[in-house]
Amino acid sequence: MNKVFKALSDPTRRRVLQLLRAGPMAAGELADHFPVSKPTMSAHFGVLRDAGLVEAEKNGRTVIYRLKMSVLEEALMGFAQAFGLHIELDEATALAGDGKDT
Amino acid sequence: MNKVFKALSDPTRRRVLQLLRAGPMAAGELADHFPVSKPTMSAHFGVLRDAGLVEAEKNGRTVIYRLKMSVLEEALMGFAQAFGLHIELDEATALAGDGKDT
DNA sequence: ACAATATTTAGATGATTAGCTAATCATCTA
DNA sequence: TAGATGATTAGCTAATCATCTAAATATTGT
Repeated sequence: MNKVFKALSDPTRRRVLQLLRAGPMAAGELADHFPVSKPTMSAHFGVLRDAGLVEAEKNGRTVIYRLKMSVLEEALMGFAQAFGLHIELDEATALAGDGKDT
Repeated sequence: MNKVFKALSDPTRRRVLQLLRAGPMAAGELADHFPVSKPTMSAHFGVLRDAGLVEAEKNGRTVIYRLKMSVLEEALMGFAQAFGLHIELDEATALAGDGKDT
């Protein structure tokens, strides 16, 4: 869980996760949303991968990143519960619900 | 909100917040729970203060730290909502509810 | 006033991090 | 087989971070 919080501590990475909420996206397309170099973004992807927050799937010469919502949810839940907060998935608002993230 | 996530990215600081959940505590007593020097802990307190997650009140020669639950809650809520997650305070489990945290 | 106690500040150090450019690897297509 | 494309790795720098010891500040009690 520490890796998840470390990963979430950078605003660029948090925004990557948000972009992935709408659905899987290629590394390059993802990188185009940020004002930093592609190698820098690749490093960010590595941190997110290492934390288990995203999954990479190679598709030809592109790499598709997909949000692993369940990992984010569980980390957040574990932490929130320790403070008497309760987290639940709001099905109405949930996008990217193709079930492939577990 | 970035400062909050930065503050939460360190396990020592997360545990400080958890300890404070049971109620306000002096800096020294708090520090006794960790295997690092007091100046190091003082720096951690500074980060938490800067993020607005705790409040310091000087009482004689001790400094009492208090968790500002509402700040933690709002940061977590703001983030969770962006992912279709819903956070709410679980009144049953809520400790430290002396209302002095806002 | 002095000594003890509680905490923070100052200053240094080693580790990690985010960023860059240049180079490499893998894949596709002409 | 070349060239082009998408992404990562290598190697570097500058900045931030967690930690330490020693010193300073503030407060209390004798």
